[in-house]
Amino acid sequence: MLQTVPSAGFSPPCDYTNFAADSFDLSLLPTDSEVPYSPTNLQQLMSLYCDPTGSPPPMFPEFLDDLQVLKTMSQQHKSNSPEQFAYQQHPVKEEPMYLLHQGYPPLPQASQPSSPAGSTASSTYTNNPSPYQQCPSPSSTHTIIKHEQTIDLQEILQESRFLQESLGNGRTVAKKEPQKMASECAVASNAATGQSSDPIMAPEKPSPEKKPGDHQLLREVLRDMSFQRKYNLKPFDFDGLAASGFLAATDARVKMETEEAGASCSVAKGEEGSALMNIEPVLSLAIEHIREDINNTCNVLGIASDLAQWTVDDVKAWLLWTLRQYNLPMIHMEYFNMDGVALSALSEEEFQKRAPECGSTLYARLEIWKAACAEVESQPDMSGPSQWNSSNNSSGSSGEMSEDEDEEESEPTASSSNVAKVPSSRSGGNGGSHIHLWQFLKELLSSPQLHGSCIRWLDRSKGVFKIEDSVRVARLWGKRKNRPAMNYDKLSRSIRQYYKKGIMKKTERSQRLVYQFCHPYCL
DNA sequence: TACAAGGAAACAA
DNA sequence: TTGTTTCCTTGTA
Repeated sequence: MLQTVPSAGFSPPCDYTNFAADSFDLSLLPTDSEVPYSPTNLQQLMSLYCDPTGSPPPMFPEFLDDLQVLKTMSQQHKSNSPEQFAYQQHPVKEEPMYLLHQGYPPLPQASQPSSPAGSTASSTYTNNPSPYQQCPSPSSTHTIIKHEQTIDLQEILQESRFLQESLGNGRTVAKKEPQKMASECAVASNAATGQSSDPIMAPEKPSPEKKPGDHQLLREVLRDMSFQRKYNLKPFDFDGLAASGFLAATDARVKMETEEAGASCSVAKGEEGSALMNIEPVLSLAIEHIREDINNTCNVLGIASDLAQWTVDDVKAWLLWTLRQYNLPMIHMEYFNMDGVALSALSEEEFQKRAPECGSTLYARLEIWKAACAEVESQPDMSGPSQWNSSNNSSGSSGEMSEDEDEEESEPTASSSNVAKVPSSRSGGNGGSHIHLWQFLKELLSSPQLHGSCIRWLDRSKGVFKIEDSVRVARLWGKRKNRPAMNYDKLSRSIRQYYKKGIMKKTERSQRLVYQFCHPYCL
């Protein structure tokens, strides 16, 4: 069953660090400083795994960083008001109010990103809390990323797999016969690994160019342990592979290739075609997981997946949610007093100016969001953006709600409302039967023109609503869940279950048929 | 009588 | 395991 309730099933941010990060050389990847120019879709995002060009990540001496900072400051002096600078010198330390509120619903543990310090791979990079500030965005990488837009995902995945093997083999080859690294693959491996001969085996010796916290964006994406648990995946055991002779075998194969100097990489890739397919479903699931993550966030916050539809309040809701999800320090919301379009247009530097302590992370999360949405839009045959839209997005749901209304008087068939579509393809064929009650109620509330007679907001900002027609609401709920025997007594019992979960509560002055969504479910 | 509150067990995914 | 669903009792307006 698709998990859409934040209290228990919210898809946490990805964390694959235990999956392969321990053995995966992230220095092969472009630095996070490329984020402003990179992924406009998931293919690009995933392509960060494996630069098919084999180009090493650009290195930036410290003086370039300082130069970039000076340039940035100069631009800020030109374009920003003095008060915009003021807050940079006074990082906000206050905690989000909702974090201090006892009544705030506890987020599921599974939704909490695993601490970077808890990951072997990440622990190496925890010294610098703001790695982005030291990574100016190289304009030279723009071309590279643009080039990757034309790359087929399948090819990228193959390249990724091949690159991993090249890495594993590279250390052996480099030791024994570095002069024979003539093939393109070996060149790519060397170039990608930079000056470190074996980043996998010697992570405790980062190269001077390797900045702590590099690839923060990718780490954020891959920080989802639930993905691993969900599909019963086990961490990729390179040591075990080595012990079992797998790496030895692949080493031998590469050695054969190097002896056949000039041999094409495609030959090797073709030989391991079956093996390459093993990683494809994993990455596909990762992509799907990101989608579900966004989808669930939309459900919780009541926002659309499309940033262009975000209002100022939506932006703030998303910011608060992201801060909460990643335990980020509170920011000044007034600096993000903008709609989704304006937010989307912000550069990483602008994010950092507005939120010095966590602007990069927020920017990265937004980039992932945009990339995922762009990916969906590029695949109209899959679940379209409209299906990602929150059930609470009143701006776009009213049209479909008419069908829901029709349901009441007709066959209780699979719902056509957008909430019912929210679950992914794994939700089965029974329409909206997997919808949660609180989502359903918000769906009804989102269409007052259709259901205002049976349920309506009393105080939208506080999430207070009143069930005007308990019988009708219960009947609608019963039809949605295919429970003909549903009545208000049962429905209200389900609502009361939300009390201890922190999803809903009774209002301070208890009134009959009046309930209140807890934060952030009221958003 | 309708609703609120909550315990307990069963059910479905 | 979670999110209900179902049934129940008790209390209140």
